[in-house]
Amino acid sequence: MDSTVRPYSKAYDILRNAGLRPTRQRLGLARLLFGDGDRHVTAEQLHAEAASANLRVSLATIYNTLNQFSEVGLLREVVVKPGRSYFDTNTSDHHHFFHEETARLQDIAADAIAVGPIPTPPSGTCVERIDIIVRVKKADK
Amino acid sequence: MDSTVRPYSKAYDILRNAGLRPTRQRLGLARLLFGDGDRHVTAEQLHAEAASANLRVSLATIYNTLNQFSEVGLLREVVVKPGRSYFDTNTSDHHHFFHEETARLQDIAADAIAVGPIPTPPSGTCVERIDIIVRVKKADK
DNA sequence: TCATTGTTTTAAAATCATTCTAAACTATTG
DNA sequence: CAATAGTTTAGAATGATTTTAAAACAATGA
Repeated sequence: MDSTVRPYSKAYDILRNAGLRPTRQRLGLARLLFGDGDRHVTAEQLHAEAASANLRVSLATIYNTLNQFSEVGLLREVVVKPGRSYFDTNTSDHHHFFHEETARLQDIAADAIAVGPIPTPPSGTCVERIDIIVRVKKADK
Repeated sequence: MDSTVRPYSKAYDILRNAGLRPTRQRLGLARLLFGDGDRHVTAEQLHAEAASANLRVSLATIYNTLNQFSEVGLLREVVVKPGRSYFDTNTSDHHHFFHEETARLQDIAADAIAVGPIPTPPSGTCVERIDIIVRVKKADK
């Protein structure tokens, strides 16, 4: 728990619990992703961040890792913009503000938006997830 | 109005009203898009459809046209899947079911989902649009 | 500890959707 | 009908992501 003493133990546990082998790359990325509050990252961002943390990881590994983390439920992929994927470290039920101009995402707590009953899904299907994206732009003064 | 007599008059009017020059390509695509009920198309789909309707249009023009139509409000771009853009001919306020396995979109009328008040947008911004995507998958029997 | 085995990482190439470029074409206006 | 401004196009370019095949590594058990 005390990250000054065992800096990778949290990351290590996260990977272990997810059934992922704790490699140097995954440990480092997990630490960046889950070390400090909720985050929204793109592959390129994380790659840059890894570089400045002196963590040598190829871009291919960044993509592999983000996808694996999403598969095991450690991340949630948020689709807001054609041609770019965002990954959210907050995997609990919640929604998003999306700033069109700055391409920045911001969480909205699940209970901050009341959603009534959803119409019956098409026959043979069941609801997997409900995504609400509130697209905001600079207020015109 | 009678499309058996003046097959392009509706498309022509749509383009005229939108301030777009009615070229052969735009007329043909408008007819495919707006000819018959609400539709959700990707660029590739529309390209294939144009081809089988004997409408010769390059893929670049498909993209240009879909983007122009969106800019003038004739189409609404729906972002549901990384790496692929969908365009919806229904531009009124409404939401979507998205079938993860088949990558198919389906409209949900705006009044079929009751949404409570949205939290105040971050300061300096105003809400541009609210997208609700209900992701469904095959029900596991 | 060490060898074996199955995973993971990687650089580089490949892919895919989309956009750009510059030249050829076409609708509109005078 | 000529001039011009807007459109279309093939093909090249881009950018994000995935694949490939080989080298590096982690886990396991002797």
